Amino acid sequence: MTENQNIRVAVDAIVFGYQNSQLYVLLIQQKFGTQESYWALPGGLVKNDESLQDAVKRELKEETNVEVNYFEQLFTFGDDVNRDPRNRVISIAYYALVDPSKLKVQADTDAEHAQWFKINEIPALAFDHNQILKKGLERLKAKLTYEPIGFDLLPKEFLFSELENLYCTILEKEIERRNFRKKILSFGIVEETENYSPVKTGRPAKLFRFNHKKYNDLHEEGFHFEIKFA
Amino acid sequence: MTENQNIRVAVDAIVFGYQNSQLYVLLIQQKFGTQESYWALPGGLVKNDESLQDAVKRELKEETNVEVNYFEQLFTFGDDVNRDPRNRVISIAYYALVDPSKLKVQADTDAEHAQWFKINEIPALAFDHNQILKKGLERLKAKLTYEPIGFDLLPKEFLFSELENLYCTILEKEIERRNFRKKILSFGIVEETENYSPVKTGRPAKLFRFNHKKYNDLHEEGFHFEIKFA
DNA sequence: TTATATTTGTGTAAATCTTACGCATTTTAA
DNA sequence: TTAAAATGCGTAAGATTTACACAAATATAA
Repeated sequence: MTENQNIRVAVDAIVFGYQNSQLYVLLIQQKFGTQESYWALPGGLVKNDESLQDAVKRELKEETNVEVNYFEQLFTFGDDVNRDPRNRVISIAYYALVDPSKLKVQADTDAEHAQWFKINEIPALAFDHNQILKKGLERLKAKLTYEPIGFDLLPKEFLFSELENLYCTILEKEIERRNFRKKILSFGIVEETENYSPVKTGRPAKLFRFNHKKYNDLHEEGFHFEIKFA
Repeated sequence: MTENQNIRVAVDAIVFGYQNSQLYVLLIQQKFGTQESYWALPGGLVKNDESLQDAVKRELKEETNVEVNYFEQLFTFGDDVNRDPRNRVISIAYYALVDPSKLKVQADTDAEHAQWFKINEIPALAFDHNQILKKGLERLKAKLTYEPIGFDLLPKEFLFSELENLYCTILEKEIERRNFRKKILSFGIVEETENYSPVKTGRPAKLFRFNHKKYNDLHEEGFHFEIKFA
């Protein structure tokens, strides 16, 4: 009985990007198989001698030419025995956040079929990928409130208003500008730089930077990041 | 390449129990294989036509004779290619919480090698099971603070002091009795019963009950359970 | 029967954190 | 020079959290 198990192991990647008050996800167009022409999450089968993390990085790179160095495991999909009509396949889904500079890397080498989609313009995807994406989005929303991951979606130096908009956009909520700023600054993990934004409209604004080291130190001491909204 | 993938898919179960200010985990003794005589988490290979959830329930039942109807997926372990020395095996770990009545069901039928271990008397386990358990425990601790799961470890009717001790024990923290009680009661999800505890020492205490329905209703409306301690 | 030990059950004041709210400043473009 | 656009700032009221101590109900032992 242990000898005839016939289950494939795949990984899938949800890669989130953000720009101009829009959340994006990176998708690829299926070329082969029964799900041909459907868009899908990047991913594929794990190799025998490869870690799951490596597998998801490799597949992403192969299929979209995007490189990501940190993926977080999201969930393993394997309760629906027929989630892939060809074989029994279980998929370990991962997600990653990339900064806006990566949003332009489409139509590359063999990644011609990769494209960034706005989160609310996602088509019907192959397999159970809409469901996977849904779970990823829920996780993103939840994490945004209790871990400082929003910064991973912004350039190294960013405007406070961008951070603000990111929270509004992803969480689909209004926020009180003054209180938000006060709160974030009170943590002491975001610092003003000497630079001003190149934006030409309105009063010039200082650029800010997330201080990873400071956050890690505070975190060690028991600090918990948390942003709540009514 | 897709044809020669050779990776086994297993599930493992962390089953937590609680009694008398002690947190327990259910382990089995390995009978075969290189990890013979080591204690291990219940678990085994998934069948081709079986959901992951069903697999973990089946394995647990087979190996320990304990039945659990809700497992939560914890994490998938598959980055270490040699975590099982025999083959490449990835394992989807689940955890469950059971009430004290199940703590007695040892030495049953074919479950003679199953045993409850106190959480701080866990021996060296087979494979990477200590690591899996560690992750499970972290999750349990975290969830305890933001979801009302402590009740799953108690009998249907319980003393407030038992709930209190459960939190202290698992989180390894002191708590302020009056504030804890006030807080929990303020949620309106725990109700007094008409019954008194059979304990014969000290002032007789009312038994309390967790109202699942009430919690679900409140949760729908956006209520978030949360217990924090200094 | 009385005293002691044990555990339950409760209130309040101070401190902290959260919320709500509006206006002056600095720039660009008309 | 004026209008439009976005930044940057402070405070008072309300809500939540914390810290803290003693009386009540029972069983048991003296």
